[in-house]
Amino acid sequence: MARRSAEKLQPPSLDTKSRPSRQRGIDTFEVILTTAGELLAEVGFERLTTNLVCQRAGLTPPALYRYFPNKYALLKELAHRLMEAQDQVVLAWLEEGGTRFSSLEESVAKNRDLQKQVNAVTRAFPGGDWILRALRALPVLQEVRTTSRDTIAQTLFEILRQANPHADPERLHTATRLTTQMMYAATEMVLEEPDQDEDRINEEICWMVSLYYQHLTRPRSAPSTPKG
Amino acid sequence: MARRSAEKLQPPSLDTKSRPSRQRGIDTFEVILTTAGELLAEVGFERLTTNLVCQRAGLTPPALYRYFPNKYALLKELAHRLMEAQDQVVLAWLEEGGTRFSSLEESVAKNRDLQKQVNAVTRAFPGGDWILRALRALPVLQEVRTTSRDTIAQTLFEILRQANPHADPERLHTATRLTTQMMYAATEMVLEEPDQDEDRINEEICWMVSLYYQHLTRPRSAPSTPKG
DNA sequence: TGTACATCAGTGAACGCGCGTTCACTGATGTAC
DNA sequence: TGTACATCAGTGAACGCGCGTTCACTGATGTAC
Repeated sequence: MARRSAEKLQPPSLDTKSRPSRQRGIDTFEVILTTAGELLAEVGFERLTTNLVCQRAGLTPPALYRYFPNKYALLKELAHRLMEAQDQVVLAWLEEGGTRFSSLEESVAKNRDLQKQVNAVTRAFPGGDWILRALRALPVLQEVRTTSRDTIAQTLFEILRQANPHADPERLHTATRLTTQMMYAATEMVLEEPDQDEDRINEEICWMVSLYYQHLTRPRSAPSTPKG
Repeated sequence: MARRSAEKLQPPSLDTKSRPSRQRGIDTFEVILTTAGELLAEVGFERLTTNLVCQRAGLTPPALYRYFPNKYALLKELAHRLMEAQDQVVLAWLEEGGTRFSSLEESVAKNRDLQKQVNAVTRAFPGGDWILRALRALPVLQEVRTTSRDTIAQTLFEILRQANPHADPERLHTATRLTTQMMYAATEMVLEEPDQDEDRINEEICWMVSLYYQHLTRPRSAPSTPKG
Protein backbone atom coordinates (compact mmCIF):
# COMPACT_ATOMS: atom_id res chain seq x y z
CA MET A 1 0.00 0.00 0.00
CA ALA A 2 2.73 2.40 0.97
CA ARG A 3 4.65 1.23 -2.05
CA ARG A 4 1.60 1.92 -4.13
CA SER A 5 1.27 5.55 -3.23
CA ALA A 6 5.00 5.93 -3.62
CA GLU A 7 4.71 4.61 -7.15
CA LYS A 8 1.95 7.07 -7.84
CA LEU A 9 4.43 9.87 -7.47
CA GLN A 10 6.63 8.80 -10.35
CA PRO A 11 4.86 6.06 -12.22
CA PRO A 12 4.39 6.99 -15.87
CA SER A 13 8.10 7.28 -16.49
CA LEU A 14 8.41 3.86 -18.06
CA ASP A 15 9.86 2.42 -21.19
CA THR A 16 8.37 -0.62 -22.80
CA LYS A 17 7.30 -2.83 -19.92
CA SER A 18 8.02 -6.50 -20.63
CA ARG A 19 9.08 -7.55 -24.09
CA PRO A 20 7.27 -10.63 -25.37
CA SER A 21 9.09 -13.93 -25.41
CA ARG A 22 6.94 -16.06 -27.70
CA GLN A 23 6.17 -15.54 -31.35
CA ARG A 24 2.56 -14.63 -30.78
CA GLY A 25 3.51 -11.88 -28.40
CA ILE A 26 6.24 -10.58 -30.66
CA ASP A 27 3.73 -10.31 -33.48
CA THR A 28 1.32 -8.42 -31.26
CA PHE A 29 4.09 -6.11 -30.15
CA GLU A 30 4.88 -5.29 -33.75
CA VAL A 31 1.25 -4.92 -34.75
CA ILE A 32 0.77 -2.40 -31.98
CA LEU A 33 3.72 -0.34 -33.17
CA THR A 34 2.73 -0.53 -36.80
CA THR A 35 -0.79 0.53 -35.98
CA ALA A 36 0.48 3.37 -33.83
CA GLY A 37 2.60 4.59 -36.71
CA GLU A 38 -0.37 4.50 -39.06
CA LEU A 39 -2.62 6.34 -36.65
CA LEU A 40 0.09 8.85 -35.92
CA ALA A 41 0.17 9.72 -39.60
CA GLU A 42 -3.61 10.03 -39.61
CA VAL A 43 -4.45 11.92 -36.44
CA GLY A 44 -1.20 13.23 -34.99
CA PHE A 45 0.25 12.45 -31.60
CA GLU A 46 -2.12 14.61 -29.58
CA ARG A 47 -5.17 12.62 -30.61
CA LEU A 48 -3.33 9.33 -30.48
CA THR A 49 -4.60 7.26 -27.56
CA THR A 50 -3.94 3.76 -26.36
CA ASN A 51 -7.61 2.93 -26.78
CA LEU A 52 -7.54 4.07 -30.38
CA VAL A 53 -4.53 1.91 -31.13
CA CYS A 54 -6.19 -1.11 -29.53
CA GLN A 55 -9.36 -0.62 -31.49
CA ARG A 56 -7.55 -0.35 -34.81
CA ALA A 57 -5.23 -3.23 -34.01
CA GLY A 58 -8.10 -5.51 -32.97
CA LEU A 59 -6.88 -5.85 -29.43
CA THR A 60 -8.23 -5.07 -25.99
CA PRO A 61 -6.50 -2.48 -23.83
CA PRO A 62 -4.89 -4.89 -21.39
CA ALA A 63 -3.11 -6.55 -24.29
CA LEU A 64 -1.41 -3.29 -25.20
CA TYR A 65 -0.94 -2.44 -21.58
CA ARG A 66 0.99 -5.62 -21.11
CA TYR A 67 3.83 -4.23 -23.20
CA PHE A 68 3.45 -0.47 -23.06
CA PRO A 69 2.55 1.55 -19.97
CA ASN A 70 1.17 4.45 -22.02
CA LYS A 71 1.27 6.17 -25.34
CA TYR A 72 4.62 7.77 -24.60
CA ALA A 73 6.20 4.36 -24.46
CA LEU A 74 4.77 3.73 -27.91
CA LEU A 75 6.13 6.98 -29.22
CA LYS A 76 9.48 6.36 -27.59
CA GLU A 77 9.86 2.99 -29.25
CA LEU A 78 8.84 4.42 -32.62
CA ALA A 79 11.15 7.37 -32.18
CA HIS A 80 13.97 5.08 -31.23
CA ARG A 81 13.50 3.04 -34.37
CA LEU A 82 13.34 6.08 -36.59
CA MET A 83 16.50 7.48 -35.06
CA GLU A 84 18.22 4.15 -35.55
CA ALA A 85 17.17 4.04 -39.19
CA GLN A 86 18.55 7.53 -39.72
CA ASP A 87 21.72 6.78 -37.83
CA GLN A 88 22.38 3.70 -39.91
CA VAL A 89 22.23 5.74 -43.09
CA VAL A 90 24.56 8.38 -41.73
CA LEU A 91 27.04 5.93 -40.26
CA ALA A 92 27.16 3.95 -43.49
CA TRP A 93 27.80 7.18 -45.37
CA LEU A 94 30.64 8.04 -43.03
CA GLU A 95 32.17 4.58 -43.37
CA GLU A 96 32.02 4.81 -47.12
CA GLY A 97 34.08 7.97 -46.94
CA GLY A 98 31.40 10.64 -47.11
CA THR A 99 33.79 13.16 -45.62
CA ARG A 100 36.55 12.49 -48.13
CA PHE A 101 36.51 14.67 -51.21
CA SER A 102 38.89 16.53 -53.44
CA SER A 103 36.86 19.62 -54.16
CA LEU A 104 34.23 21.78 -52.56
CA GLU A 105 31.76 20.73 -55.21
CA GLU A 106 32.32 17.09 -54.43
CA SER A 107 31.78 17.75 -50.75
CA VAL A 108 28.46 19.41 -51.51
CA ALA A 109 27.44 16.57 -53.79
CA LYS A 110 28.22 13.95 -51.20
CA ASN A 111 26.37 15.81 -48.49
CA ARG A 112 23.43 16.24 -50.79
CA ASP A 113 23.23 12.51 -51.34
CA LEU A 114 23.27 11.89 -47.62
CA GLN A 115 20.58 14.44 -47.00
CA LYS A 116 18.43 12.89 -49.67
CA GLN A 117 18.81 9.46 -48.13
CA VAL A 118 17.92 10.65 -44.65
CA ASN A 119 14.86 12.45 -45.96
CA ALA A 120 13.79 9.35 -47.85
CA VAL A 121 14.19 7.11 -44.83
CA THR A 122 12.17 9.49 -42.70
CA ARG A 123 9.43 9.78 -45.26
CA ALA A 124 9.21 6.03 -45.64
CA PHE A 125 8.76 5.61 -41.90
CA PRO A 126 5.03 5.55 -41.05
CA GLY A 127 4.19 8.71 -39.17
CA GLY A 128 7.80 9.84 -39.54
CA ASP A 129 6.97 13.53 -39.69
CA TRP A 130 4.90 13.27 -36.55
CA ILE A 131 7.61 11.39 -34.76
CA LEU A 132 10.03 14.20 -35.52
CA ARG A 133 7.56 16.68 -34.06
CA ALA A 134 7.04 14.53 -30.99
CA LEU A 135 10.80 14.27 -30.53
CA ARG A 136 10.94 18.01 -30.22
CA ALA A 137 7.78 18.55 -28.23
CA LEU A 138 7.83 15.80 -25.63
CA PRO A 139 10.54 16.02 -22.99
CA VAL A 140 10.36 12.25 -22.54
CA LEU A 141 11.66 11.83 -26.05
CA GLN A 142 14.33 14.47 -26.07
CA GLU A 143 16.86 12.06 -24.72
CA VAL A 144 16.27 9.76 -27.69
CA ARG A 145 16.82 12.64 -30.04
CA THR A 146 19.87 13.99 -28.30
CA THR A 147 21.49 10.60 -27.97
CA SER A 148 21.13 9.96 -31.66
CA ARG A 149 22.48 13.34 -32.64
CA ASP A 150 25.41 13.11 -30.25
CA THR A 151 26.34 9.65 -31.47
CA ILE A 152 26.52 10.89 -35.03
CA ALA A 153 28.29 14.08 -34.05
CA GLN A 154 30.86 12.20 -32.01
CA THR A 155 31.67 9.78 -34.82
CA LEU A 156 31.94 12.62 -37.28
CA PHE A 157 34.14 14.50 -34.85
CA GLU A 158 36.60 11.67 -34.57
CA ILE A 159 36.89 11.32 -38.31
CA LEU A 160 37.42 15.01 -38.88
CA ARG A 161 39.81 15.25 -35.97
CA GLN A 162 42.06 12.63 -37.49
CA ALA A 163 41.89 14.19 -40.91
CA ASN A 164 42.56 17.68 -39.56
CA PRO A 165 44.86 17.46 -36.56
CA HIS A 166 45.63 21.18 -36.71
CA ALA A 167 42.00 22.29 -36.28
CA ASP A 168 40.83 23.55 -32.90
CA PRO A 169 39.25 20.48 -31.32
CA GLU A 170 36.74 22.32 -29.16
CA ARG A 171 35.50 24.32 -32.06
CA LEU A 172 35.36 21.24 -34.22
CA HIS A 173 33.32 19.50 -31.59
CA THR A 174 30.75 22.26 -31.43
CA ALA A 175 30.76 22.32 -35.21
CA THR A 176 29.89 18.66 -35.61
CA ARG A 177 27.00 18.91 -33.18
CA LEU A 178 25.75 22.06 -34.81
CA THR A 179 25.89 20.87 -38.40
CA THR A 180 24.29 17.56 -37.49
CA GLN A 181 21.46 19.45 -35.85
CA MET A 182 21.17 21.77 -38.83
CA MET A 183 20.92 18.96 -41.31
CA TYR A 184 18.20 17.33 -39.23
CA ALA A 185 16.46 20.69 -39.06
CA ALA A 186 16.59 20.87 -42.84
CA THR A 187 14.94 17.46 -43.00
CA GLU A 188 12.19 18.70 -40.73
CA MET A 189 11.78 21.78 -42.86
CA VAL A 190 11.38 19.72 -46.00
CA LEU A 191 8.90 17.32 -44.42
CA GLU A 192 6.81 20.03 -42.85
CA GLU A 193 6.27 21.97 -46.02
CA PRO A 194 6.05 19.42 -48.79
CA ASP A 195 5.18 22.03 -51.39
CA GLN A 196 8.73 23.33 -51.31
CA ASP A 197 11.43 22.12 -53.59
CA GLU A 198 13.33 19.57 -51.57
CA ASP A 199 16.28 19.42 -53.95
CA ARG A 200 16.80 23.14 -53.74
CA ILE A 201 16.82 23.15 -49.96
CA ASN A 202 19.12 20.15 -49.83
CA GLU A 203 21.51 21.85 -52.20
CA GLU A 204 21.71 25.01 -50.13
CA ILE A 205 22.02 23.44 -46.71
CA CYS A 206 24.88 21.36 -48.06
CA TRP A 207 26.64 24.45 -49.39
CA MET A 208 26.30 26.00 -45.97
CA VAL A 209 27.78 22.99 -44.24
CA SER A 210 30.53 22.37 -46.77
CA LEU A 211 31.67 25.98 -46.87
CA TYR A 212 31.70 26.04 -43.12
CA TYR A 213 33.86 22.95 -42.76
CA GLN A 214 36.16 24.22 -45.46
CA HIS A 215 36.67 27.31 -43.37
CA LEU A 216 37.15 25.37 -40.16
CA THR A 217 39.66 22.91 -41.52
CA ARG A 218 41.65 25.32 -43.68
CA PRO A 219 41.30 28.50 -41.67
CA ARG A 220 44.36 30.31 -42.94
CA SER A 221 44.54 29.34 -46.57
CA ALA A 222 42.40 30.59 -49.42
CA PRO A 223 39.63 28.15 -50.33
CA SER A 224 40.17 26.07 -53.41
CA THR A 225 38.25 27.28 -56.43
CA PRO A 226 39.02 24.33 -58.66
CA LYS A 227 36.87 24.94 -61.68
CA GLY A 228 36.23 28.61 -61.04
CA MET B 1 -30.34 22.34 -34.46
CA ALA B 2 -29.17 21.47 -37.92
CA ARG B 3 -26.72 24.32 -37.62
CA ARG B 4 -25.54 22.85 -34.38
CA SER B 5 -24.57 19.48 -35.73
CA ALA B 6 -22.96 21.21 -38.70
CA GLU B 7 -20.82 23.21 -36.33
CA LYS B 8 -19.82 20.04 -34.56
CA LEU B 9 -18.00 18.95 -37.68
CA GLN B 10 -15.55 21.83 -37.69
CA PRO B 11 -15.89 23.67 -34.44
CA PRO B 12 -12.59 23.79 -32.57
CA SER B 13 -10.81 25.65 -35.38
CA LEU B 14 -11.16 29.03 -33.77
CA ASP B 15 -8.93 31.91 -32.92
CA THR B 16 -9.64 34.09 -29.93
CA LYS B 17 -13.41 34.41 -29.81
CA SER B 18 -14.49 37.93 -28.89
CA ARG B 19 -11.92 40.42 -27.67
CA PRO B 20 -12.98 42.34 -24.59
CA SER B 21 -14.10 45.95 -25.00
CA ARG B 22 -13.97 47.28 -21.45
CA GLN B 23 -11.00 47.60 -19.17
CA ARG B 24 -12.09 44.87 -16.80
CA GLY B 25 -12.34 42.41 -19.67
CA ILE B 26 -9.02 43.46 -21.14
CA ASP B 27 -7.35 42.85 -17.79
CA THR B 28 -8.91 39.43 -17.54
CA PHE B 29 -7.79 38.62 -21.07
CA GLU B 30 -4.23 39.49 -20.16
CA VAL B 31 -4.34 37.67 -16.85
CA ILE B 32 -5.43 34.54 -18.66
CA LEU B 33 -2.53 34.77 -21.08
CA THR B 34 0.02 35.56 -18.40
CA THR B 35 -1.18 32.66 -16.31
CA ALA B 36 -1.10 30.37 -19.31
CA GLY B 37 2.51 31.36 -19.96
CA GLU B 38 3.46 30.66 -16.36
CA LEU B 39 1.77 27.29 -16.35
CA LEU B 40 3.28 26.43 -19.67
CA ALA B 41 6.70 26.92 -18.17
CA GLU B 42 5.73 24.75 -15.21
CA VAL B 43 3.86 21.81 -16.71
CA GLY B 44 4.35 21.97 -20.49
CA PHE B 45 1.67 22.25 -23.09
CA GLU B 46 0.42 18.69 -22.89
CA ARG B 47 -0.69 19.05 -19.29
CA LEU B 48 -1.90 22.58 -19.80
CA THR B 49 -5.72 22.67 -19.59
CA THR B 50 -8.26 25.43 -19.61
CA ASN B 51 -9.44 24.37 -16.17
CA LEU B 52 -5.94 24.62 -14.81
CA VAL B 53 -5.51 28.12 -16.17
CA CYS B 54 -8.84 29.19 -14.67
CA GLN B 55 -7.98 27.79 -11.29
CA ARG B 56 -4.62 29.55 -11.16
CA ALA B 57 -6.02 32.78 -12.54
CA GLY B 58 -8.87 32.82 -10.01
CA LEU B 59 -11.56 32.58 -12.67
CA THR B 60 -14.34 30.21 -13.55
CA PRO B 61 -14.23 28.33 -16.84
CA PRO B 62 -16.96 30.33 -18.59
CA ALA B 63 -14.92 33.48 -18.06
CA LEU B 64 -12.01 32.01 -19.99
CA TYR B 65 -14.34 30.42 -22.45
CA ARG B 66 -15.76 33.80 -23.23
CA TYR B 67 -12.51 34.80 -24.92
CA PHE B 68 -10.83 31.56 -25.88
CA PRO B 69 -12.58 28.53 -27.34
CA ASN B 70 -9.87 26.14 -26.11
CA LYS B 71 -6.28 25.85 -25.09
CA TYR B 72 -5.05 26.02 -28.65
CA ALA B 73 -6.42 29.52 -28.92
CA LEU B 74 -4.39 30.39 -25.85
CA LEU B 75 -1.28 28.90 -27.31
CA LYS B 76 -1.89 30.55 -30.62
CA GLU B 77 -2.14 33.98 -29.04
CA LEU B 78 0.98 33.38 -26.99
CA ALA B 79 2.83 32.06 -30.00
CA HIS B 80 1.76 35.03 -32.03
CA ARG B 81 3.11 37.39 -29.42
CA LEU B 82 6.41 35.58 -29.14
CA MET B 83 6.84 35.59 -32.90
CA GLU B 84 6.07 39.30 -32.99
CA ALA B 85 8.62 39.99 -30.29
CA GLN B 86 11.24 38.06 -32.22
CA ASP B 87 10.29 39.67 -35.50
CA GLN B 88 10.60 43.13 -34.03
CA VAL B 89 14.15 42.42 -32.95
CA VAL B 90 15.10 41.07 -36.34
CA LEU B 91 13.42 43.83 -38.31
CA ALA B 92 15.05 46.49 -36.16
CA TRP B 93 18.39 44.81 -36.74
CA LEU B 94 17.80 44.83 -40.48
CA GLU B 95 16.79 48.49 -40.45
CA GLU B 96 19.89 49.40 -38.52
CA GLY B 97 21.96 47.86 -41.26
CA GLY B 98 22.64 44.41 -39.84
CA THR B 99 23.44 43.15 -43.33
CA ARG B 100 25.94 45.88 -44.07
CA PHE B 101 29.54 45.09 -43.18
CA SER B 102 33.00 45.52 -44.58
CA SER B 103 34.54 42.24 -43.55
CA LEU B 104 33.57 38.67 -42.93
CA GLU B 105 34.44 39.07 -39.27
CA GLU B 106 32.12 42.04 -38.97
CA SER B 107 29.32 40.07 -40.59
CA VAL B 108 29.80 37.29 -38.07
CA ALA B 109 29.86 39.77 -35.21
CA LYS B 110 26.66 41.45 -36.29
CA ASN B 111 24.88 38.15 -36.75
CA ARG B 112 26.08 37.04 -33.37
CA ASP B 113 24.55 40.11 -31.75
CA LEU B 114 21.26 39.45 -33.45
CA GLN B 115 21.23 35.83 -32.40
CA LYS B 116 21.96 36.83 -28.84
CA GLN B 117 19.09 39.27 -28.82
CA VAL B 118 16.62 36.77 -30.24
CA ASN B 119 17.67 34.19 -27.68
CA ALA B 120 17.28 36.74 -24.89
CA VAL B 121 13.82 37.78 -26.02
CA THR B 122 12.72 34.16 -26.21
CA ARG B 123 14.12 33.33 -22.81
CA ALA B 124 12.43 36.37 -21.27
CA PHE B 125 9.06 35.30 -22.65
CA PRO B 126 7.24 33.18 -20.04
CA GLY B 127 7.07 29.63 -21.31
CA GLY B 128 9.03 30.67 -24.38
CA ASP B 129 10.77 27.36 -24.81
CA TRP B 130 7.48 25.52 -24.62
CA ILE B 131 5.91 27.84 -27.13
CA LEU B 132 8.67 27.06 -29.57
CA ARG B 133 8.01 23.37 -29.09
CA ALA B 134 4.28 23.86 -29.54
CA LEU B 135 4.91 25.83 -32.70
CA ARG B 136 6.61 22.80 -34.16
CA ALA B 137 4.33 20.14 -32.78
CA LEU B 138 0.84 21.54 -33.26
CA PRO B 139 -0.36 21.91 -36.83
CA VAL B 140 -2.69 24.69 -35.72
CA LEU B 141 0.32 26.80 -34.88
CA GLN B 142 2.48 26.04 -37.87
CA GLU B 143 0.93 28.84 -39.81
CA VAL B 144 1.98 31.33 -37.13
CA ARG B 145 5.50 30.04 -37.30
CA THR B 146 5.71 29.94 -41.06
CA THR B 147 4.22 33.39 -41.46
CA SER B 148 6.76 34.88 -39.12
CA ARG B 149 9.67 33.16 -40.78
CA ASP B 150 8.53 34.08 -44.26
CA THR B 151 8.03 37.71 -43.31
CA ILE B 152 11.57 37.93 -42.07
CA ALA B 153 12.94 35.96 -44.98
CA GLN B 154 11.12 38.14 -47.48
CA THR B 155 12.40 41.38 -45.97
CA LEU B 156 15.90 40.01 -45.84
CA PHE B 157 15.58 38.85 -49.42
CA GLU B 158 14.63 42.28 -50.67
CA ILE B 159 17.55 43.91 -48.91
CA LEU B 160 20.05 41.38 -50.21
CA ARG B 161 18.56 41.49 -53.67
CA GLN B 162 19.12 45.21 -53.91
CA ALA B 163 22.62 44.98 -52.54
CA ASN B 164 23.52 42.09 -54.84
CA PRO B 165 21.69 42.50 -58.12
CA HIS B 166 23.93 39.96 -59.84
CA ALA B 167 23.07 37.09 -57.50
CA ASP B 168 20.64 34.42 -58.66
CA PRO B 169 17.31 35.58 -57.18
CA GLU B 170 15.75 32.14 -56.85
CA ARG B 171 18.75 30.83 -55.04
CA LEU B 172 18.87 33.90 -52.85
CA HIS B 173 15.24 33.41 -51.97
CA THR B 174 15.75 29.85 -50.86
CA ALA B 175 18.83 31.00 -48.99
CA THR B 176 17.01 33.61 -46.93
CA ARG B 177 14.31 31.16 -45.89
CA LEU B 178 16.86 28.52 -45.08
CA THR B 179 19.18 30.68 -43.02
CA THR B 180 16.28 32.22 -41.13
CA GLN B 181 15.07 28.76 -40.27
CA MET B 182 18.57 27.68 -39.28
CA MET B 183 19.06 30.60 -36.95
CA TYR B 184 15.73 29.86 -35.28
CA ALA B 185 16.79 26.23 -35.03
CA ALA B 186 19.96 27.34 -33.30
CA THR B 187 17.85 29.28 -30.81
CA GLU B 188 15.82 26.18 -30.12
CA MET B 189 18.99 24.18 -29.70
CA VAL B 190 20.34 26.62 -27.15
CA LEU B 191 17.09 26.78 -25.18
CA GLU B 192 16.58 23.04 -25.16
CA GLU B 193 19.95 22.22 -23.75
CA PRO B 194 20.84 25.01 -21.36
CA ASP B 195 23.99 23.30 -20.19
CA GLN B 196 25.64 24.02 -23.50
CA ASP B 197 27.70 27.08 -24.16
CA GLU B 198 25.36 29.47 -25.88
CA ASP B 199 28.09 31.83 -27.01
CA ARG B 200 29.96 29.07 -28.71
CA ILE B 201 26.94 27.88 -30.63
CA ASN B 202 25.99 31.41 -31.60
CA GLU B 203 29.48 32.01 -32.88
CA GLU B 204 29.48 28.94 -35.07
CA ILE B 205 26.02 29.27 -36.55
CA CYS B 206 26.94 32.81 -37.52
CA TRP B 207 30.08 31.66 -39.24
CA MET B 208 28.01 29.16 -41.16
CA VAL B 209 25.56 31.78 -42.29
CA SER B 210 28.10 34.48 -43.04
CA LEU B 211 30.37 32.21 -45.05
CA TYR B 212 27.37 30.98 -46.96
CA TYR B 213 26.16 34.46 -47.90
CA GLN B 214 29.67 35.47 -48.80
CA HIS B 215 29.72 32.59 -51.22
CA LEU B 216 26.30 33.39 -52.63
CA THR B 217 26.89 37.08 -53.17
CA ARG B 218 30.48 36.88 -54.41
CA PRO B 219 30.48 33.53 -56.09
CA ARG B 220 33.39 34.08 -58.47
CA SER B 221 35.80 36.19 -56.47
CA ALA B 222 38.08 35.13 -53.67
CA PRO B 223 36.72 36.01 -50.22
CA SER B 224 38.28 38.94 -48.44
CA THR B 225 40.66 37.98 -45.67
CA PRO B 226 41.23 41.45 -44.25
CA LYS B 227 43.27 40.81 -41.15
CA GLY B 228 44.31 37.26 -42.08
C1' DT C 1 -27.98 65.15 -12.36
C1' DG C 2 -30.76 61.38 -11.98
C1' DT C 3 -33.18 57.41 -13.65
C1' DA C 4 -34.09 53.28 -16.83
C1' DC C 5 -32.21 50.26 -19.70
C1' DA C 6 -28.82 47.66 -22.66
C1' DT C 7 -24.73 45.45 -22.83
C1' DC C 8 -20.55 43.49 -20.97
C1' DA C 9 -18.21 40.50 -17.68
C1' DG C 10 -18.15 36.84 -14.82
C1' DT C 11 -20.41 33.04 -11.49
C1' DG C 12 -22.14 28.44 -9.79
C1' DA C 13 -23.18 24.16 -10.83
C1' DA C 14 -23.51 20.58 -13.59
C1' DC C 15 -23.13 17.41 -17.93
C1' DG C 16 -21.30 13.74 -20.95
C1' DC C 17 -17.46 11.72 -22.88
C1' DG C 18 -13.51 9.21 -23.31
C1' DC C 19 -9.09 8.44 -21.54
C1' DG C 20 -5.92 5.60 -18.84
C1' DT C 21 -6.05 1.79 -16.01
C1' DT C 22 -7.30 -2.42 -13.40
C1' DC C 23 -9.51 -6.84 -12.02
C1' DA C 24 -10.49 -11.56 -12.28
C1' DC C 25 -10.57 -14.58 -15.69
C1' DT C 26 -9.86 -17.91 -20.11
C1' DG C 27 -7.22 -19.92 -23.63
C1' DA C 28 -2.76 -21.17 -25.83
C1' DT C 29 1.91 -22.56 -25.76
C1' DG C 30 5.90 -24.53 -23.96
C1' DT C 31 8.33 -27.85 -20.45
C1' DA C 32 9.36 -31.69 -17.17
C1' DC C 33 9.16 -36.26 -16.44
C1' DT D 1 4.65 -40.27 -26.75
C1' DG D 2 1.62 -38.80 -23.46
C1' DT D 3 0.20 -36.40 -19.37
C1' DA D 4 0.37 -32.54 -15.70
C1' DC D 5 1.66 -28.25 -14.84
C1' DA D 6 3.69 -23.52 -15.28
C1' DT D 7 3.90 -19.62 -17.78
C1' DC D 8 2.65 -16.52 -21.47
C1' DA D 9 -0.83 -13.97 -24.04
C1' DG D 10 -4.97 -11.87 -24.35
C1' DT D 11 -10.26 -11.06 -23.00
C1' DG D 12 -14.49 -8.80 -21.01
C1' DA D 13 -16.15 -5.57 -18.30
C1' DA D 14 -15.87 -2.01 -15.53
C1' DC D 15 -13.88 2.09 -12.69
C1' DG D 16 -12.76 6.93 -11.51
C1' DC D 17 -11.08 11.12 -13.01
C1' DG D 18 -10.85 15.26 -15.17
C1' DC D 19 -11.34 17.56 -19.35
C1' DG D 20 -14.01 20.58 -22.37
C1' DT D 21 -18.25 22.69 -22.47
C1' DT D 22 -22.87 24.62 -21.42
C1' DC D 23 -26.89 26.59 -18.93
C1' DA D 24 -29.37 29.95 -16.50
C1' DC D 25 -28.18 33.39 -13.76
C1' DT D 26 -26.09 37.84 -11.08
C1' DG D 27 -23.48 41.89 -10.84
C1' DA D 28 -21.01 45.86 -12.95
C1' DT D 29 -20.40 49.31 -16.29
C1' DG D 30 -21.69 52.35 -19.78
C1' DT D 31 -25.50 55.12 -22.40
C1' DA D 32 -29.78 57.69 -23.65
C1' DC D 33 -32.78 61.01 -22.41
